[in-house]
Amino acid sequence: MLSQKARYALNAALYLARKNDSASITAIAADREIPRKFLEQIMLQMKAAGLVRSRRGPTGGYYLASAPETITFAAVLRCIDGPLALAPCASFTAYEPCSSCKSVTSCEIRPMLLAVRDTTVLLLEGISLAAAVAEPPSMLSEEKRAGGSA
Amino acid sequence: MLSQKARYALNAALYLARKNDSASITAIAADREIPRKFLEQIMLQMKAAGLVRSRRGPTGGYYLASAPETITFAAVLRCIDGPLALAPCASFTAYEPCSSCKSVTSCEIRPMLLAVRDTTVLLLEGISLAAAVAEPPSMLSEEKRAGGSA
DNA sequence: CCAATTCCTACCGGGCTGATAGAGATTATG
DNA sequence: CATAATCTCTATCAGCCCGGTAGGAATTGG
Repeated sequence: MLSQKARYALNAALYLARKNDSASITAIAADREIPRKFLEQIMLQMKAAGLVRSRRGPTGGYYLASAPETITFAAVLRCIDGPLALAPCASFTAYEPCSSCKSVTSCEIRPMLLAVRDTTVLLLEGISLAAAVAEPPSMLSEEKRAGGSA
Repeated sequence: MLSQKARYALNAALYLARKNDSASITAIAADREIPRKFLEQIMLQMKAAGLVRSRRGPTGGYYLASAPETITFAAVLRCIDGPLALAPCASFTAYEPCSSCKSVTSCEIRPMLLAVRDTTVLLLEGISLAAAVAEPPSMLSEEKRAGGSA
């Protein structure tokens, strides 16, 4: 499950992408309906990950560290929720063998975990803030959803 | 993240698929190194979902409710961890609108959630217990992993 | 100097996860 | 029938994580 925190982070990043300018935490929080003090921590995490930068003082605020086309959903999710894999033993960025798995290579479950990770990462690395902000928000998965108006 | 419980459930189901016969909780727990009393609850859940059946008394035990080719990873995971989607608003089986989302159709995040769900479900519905048990456990995702022996 | 902002650290309640416990129901076997 | 092996059910519990709050320190424009 996607954490609430991650959803907030995505919303904040998307807000910055839309605005294409620096914005204060207060402004972001108000617009995206995010608890202000909570958002502070989130922005700090995104800053630590190098996704956004900040300026202090009046007229200060946060802004994207690079073009919205270059910031992917995968990057945002990873810096908040950690690895995308369903289990550490299937993680690309933070591999760790299962505690209770006799041998990693003979595990009957791991191939599935790897497959899921691969497809998920492929997808998430392919979606940028810019892509999500541009266009009616349906193009991504609507292509094979024919005529479902409900 | 995949819960420990779900991993136990998969292991138990795979054990039954391998054995192709009924097995007691004690036997399953011993072989797959699962806490016995915990496994009891898991088997009950799988039974409630119709994946396995049981017989009581001595010589009793659990057995798959249908051929291992017809039981998918998706089914096992769903009956333990609930919906596969990353968020309720993207769930196929348990849809529920986001609490803090002005409008479901204008959400900039949901298309991603739907896409992830689609690919994940497609994959997980495609892996049966039989498939996971047959063959060296790599074929599923090794096809594009050329020569990586580490 | 003052006020607006980011930065940092600590804290906390509630729910979920991963168990453990024990009693009850069912059924082969001697 | 008695026994023992099994499944079935419900309660309980400790620890952790999630979502959120709090308060103050540092920075900087006006």
